[in-house]
Amino acid sequence: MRQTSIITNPKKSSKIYDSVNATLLIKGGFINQEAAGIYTFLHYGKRVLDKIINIVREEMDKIGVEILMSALSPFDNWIKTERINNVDVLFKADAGNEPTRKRSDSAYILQPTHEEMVTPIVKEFVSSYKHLPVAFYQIQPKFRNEPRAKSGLLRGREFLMKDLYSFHKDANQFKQYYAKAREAYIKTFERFGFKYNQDFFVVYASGGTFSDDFSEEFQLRLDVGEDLVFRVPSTNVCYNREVAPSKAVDPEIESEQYEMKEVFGEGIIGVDELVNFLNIDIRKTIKTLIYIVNEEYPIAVAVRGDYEINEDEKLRKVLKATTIRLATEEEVKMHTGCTIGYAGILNLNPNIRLICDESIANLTNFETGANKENYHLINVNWGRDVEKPSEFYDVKVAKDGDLHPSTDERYEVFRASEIGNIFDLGTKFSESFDLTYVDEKGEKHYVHMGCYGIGVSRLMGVIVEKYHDDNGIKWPKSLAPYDIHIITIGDSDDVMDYSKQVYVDLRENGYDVLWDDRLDLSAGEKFADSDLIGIPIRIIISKKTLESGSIEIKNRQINDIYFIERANLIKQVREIYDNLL
RNA sequence: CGGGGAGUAGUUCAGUUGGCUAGAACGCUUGGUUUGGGACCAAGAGGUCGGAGGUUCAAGUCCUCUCUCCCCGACCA
Repeated sequence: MRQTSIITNPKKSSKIYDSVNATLLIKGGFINQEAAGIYTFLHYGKRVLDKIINIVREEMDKIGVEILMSALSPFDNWIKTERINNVDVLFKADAGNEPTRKRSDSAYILQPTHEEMVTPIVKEFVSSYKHLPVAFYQIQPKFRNEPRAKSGLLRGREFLMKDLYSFHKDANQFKQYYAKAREAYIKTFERFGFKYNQDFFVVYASGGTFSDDFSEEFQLRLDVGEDLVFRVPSTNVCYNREVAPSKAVDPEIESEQYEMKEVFGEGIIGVDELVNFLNIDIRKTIKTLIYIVNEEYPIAVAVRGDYEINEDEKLRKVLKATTIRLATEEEVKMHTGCTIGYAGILNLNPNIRLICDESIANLTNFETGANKENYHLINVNWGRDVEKPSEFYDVKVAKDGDLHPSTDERYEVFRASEIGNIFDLGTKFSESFDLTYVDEKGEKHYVHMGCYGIGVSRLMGVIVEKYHDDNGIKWPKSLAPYDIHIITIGDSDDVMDYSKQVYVDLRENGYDVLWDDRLDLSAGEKFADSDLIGIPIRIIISKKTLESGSIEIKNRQINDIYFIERANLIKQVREIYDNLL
């Protein structure tokens, strides 16, 4: 492709956006922002997107059948699953103006995900165990009214997604397929140049609203990633922070037990203030929080001062509760007798169940609220001052430095960005839509479902975050918009003719070539544009190289420059290309 | 959803206590000179100041409503 025919070339703008991918993709002429979290893919961006799609498609074809479902869904489907009330990112599509409204006032959901559509479709075709297992996938735009779109392609309101849905006669059959899908995902990401258990990891994450089990996320290690991954070094088992089981490292156990004292501390509320006031180690403090369970009864939860409570994934599951929430100021007063800040594990109202985190199990001479207005207790010890509970739980948010409870290894903790997610849907949707099959004995059962997603356009953003330098993007060869970028410097007939010859030659040898044949730009501008576009191989043709009889080739991935004989061009290019990432 | 910031030329922005014909840089057009890391000279085009209403002799500037974008947090199947 001649660059003169592409108007959407890189911009000179020096505007910095909130993320590297937004800055480079917009400046490089890959995407154009239309609204918050909504982008057009311009020529270069569309080429990259197509490459991503093709890789994903080739791998998904091995485990599923491609279809294309509509973006608009009838409201009824969403009412049937009750997600019309729960999913808080739904967009609605209805008549856009008065003339249309007069004709039809139909309204649709712009689908954020397709369980509501694929399940009824499968119901039309599946009725026997002989039809199972079966899996369908699509690559199609999704619409989510995110409260806050941000970070370029990483969090959009309209984005391209590959979603695959699998259908099975039982959990067993599902598990077999799930393992296969997991392998297919690993293979897919490896084709983007990512190394398994080095660049990307399979990470346990919350099962979401569908399941109490974990789902698995594919996380690409990235300093600017939005997720925190906890990896067990010896096994490569990884957890998303939201579900990471954790064991705290205890502070030193003091052999001497000091005298327990009440300390007056009016207005000293919150751990940081307290640590300052008492001048003690934060790891010797205990914070006690009052929660209301299922809107029915209060409980107290005690955790070491330097930890937060993991309400959703840990506390809620320990209690087997449907809802928990922090008590209000009035409720705290009612149940503990004092204002927020003085609740503790001593002298607690005996009607309130106390849940103790394991982080406080081995503390000595510790601090806790006195359950008395304005008072804290210090030098508290288990056994002597308060009965040690028979059971401790893990209800805290894991943090860097924590140990993995079953191996006692210290976690390796790093930031990462999610590139895929697979999970067990169980029979939730088959029950909503009455999707059943008849088994060998003639008995009816609900179909067991699974769901597997890759954010295709998001992946493009993540890849830019991973592969770039200060000057622009450095695409892996499998994803670059073109294989080779020819830059012609100067406008003499000699350089133009020779450039054209190289352009044709390379194309005939099977390469996708972009030729910067623009006449009115300086060399510096062309180099800058080329760095931004990030095509892995750059061939520079100028008066200078022509006179020396050589050709200059730059490997954009490592920014190395080679001068080669004109006669060896194709051979040398092939050699460099084959060794690219 | 809470808090904050901003909408003025294609882009990024300036525009003072309300006051004359609304500016700059980059980009664009024309002519010329250049051509190895974001050129040079000259001339030129380009604006309903987000929208609606109001106050005023006078509104980009003040007031009300509204739409949109951006940032921080909460949220994130």
